[in-house]
Amino acid sequence: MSGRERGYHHGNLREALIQAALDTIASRGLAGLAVAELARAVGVSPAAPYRHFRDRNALIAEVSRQGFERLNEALKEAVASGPGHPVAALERCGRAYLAFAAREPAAYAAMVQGGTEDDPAVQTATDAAFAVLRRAADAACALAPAPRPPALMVALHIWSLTHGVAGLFLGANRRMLPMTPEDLLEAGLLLYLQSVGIAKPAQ
Amino acid sequence: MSGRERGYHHGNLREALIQAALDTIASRGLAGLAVAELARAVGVSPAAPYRHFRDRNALIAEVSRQGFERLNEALKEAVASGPGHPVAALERCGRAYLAFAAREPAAYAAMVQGGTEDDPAVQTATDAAFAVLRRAADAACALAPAPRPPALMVALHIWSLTHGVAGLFLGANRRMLPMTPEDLLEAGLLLYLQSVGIAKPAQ
DNA sequence: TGTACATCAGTGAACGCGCGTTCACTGATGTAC
DNA sequence: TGTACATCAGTGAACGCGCGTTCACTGATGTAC
Repeated sequence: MSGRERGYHHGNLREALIQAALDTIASRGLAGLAVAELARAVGVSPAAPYRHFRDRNALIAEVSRQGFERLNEALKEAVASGPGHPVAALERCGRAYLAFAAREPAAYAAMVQGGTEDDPAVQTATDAAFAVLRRAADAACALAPAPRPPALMVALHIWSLTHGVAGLFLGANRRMLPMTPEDLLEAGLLLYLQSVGIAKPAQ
Repeated sequence: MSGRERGYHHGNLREALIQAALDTIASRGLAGLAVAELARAVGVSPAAPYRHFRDRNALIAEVSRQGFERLNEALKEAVASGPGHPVAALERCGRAYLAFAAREPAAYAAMVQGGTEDDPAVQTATDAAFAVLRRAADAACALAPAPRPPALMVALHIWSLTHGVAGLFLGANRRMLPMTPEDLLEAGLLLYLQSVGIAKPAQ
């Protein structure tokens, strides 16, 4: 099954195509993604991919959806691992997001520039990933003195800041920075949370 | 010259191509930009554009560069217009950025997804636009009590937040929001600045 | 004022290319009896 | 356990297409004398 020369049936074509898509996007960019090339890379006729994806966009959408699912996992793990203080958890979420974008630039490109944001399955996966951050923001806001900031707004601010740092300072877009993107994000996060009355726990 | 049926020489081909590129990107997206199609749209042979641009990328780079120049202008005007308080100026910068992205989605797409960030002319224009924000941050930081936050860091945070809000909630990527992107950004900006010790002026 | 000439913006035809997608098909798989 | 059959993943050839880019060229413009 894996690696063996295959017969008429591939057995794993759908996932193999997605993996090939990630490889292609990583090396040639989203615009360089060609269904025919994926078929070639995987050793299958050019018509075969259409058994699994309606068209090129559907394939990109699935790459994006799976990316959001992995981001979701990474965020959950970031929340769960390490000390329980909500601010620390939010910090880890930010780092996890950056780490994901750095580790999986191809998936991230599909998620962010794929133009498949309207696909219902993609939307569901996006919402689920955001919900993790949202819950972490809930926990943090519960610590704030009255008047408590709306947790949704806090989550949106953090999501935006993180997304912005990733877009500006990661990958091909990288610009000159006096610090690492991770430190930039962390500093911004801490300052922001401080302003809504949520102090960082002593070390 | 303008609109008239032209003779052998177009007279304004370079700018006409860029305008056509903006139109195409606006309707079909960056990926749908084809040099041959621009030539057709402008009424010129397919080889003509290559008198003005080395290749397709060079054309996109120029679209992006001009976009950054217009963004630069918009930011300068935002700083100059209205009340002189630095925090108000920063707010106006944020709004001006969002307004630019909304008003010129095609240029913004080229600037942000064009893949031409490494072009020296684009870089220069980007730096110049950022410098406007940087100066506004300098002015705001001068108001902060010691220890003053590094103005560069503040500028980077604001740039990131603004970029993130634009990327997530403007254009095709638009997601559900309980408020306008402008208000989301303004709230985030004010909270952030508050935390570095810069209060909003009384109304 | 008139002419020669250099410049260079635009021509038009052609190149090689690979793409996305469809079609009627075939062969492997697994299930029902 | 063996056979018939439905299912459907993959075939391979073909479609129409438009692309980016190059080439040797031509005609308009403007400058020098």
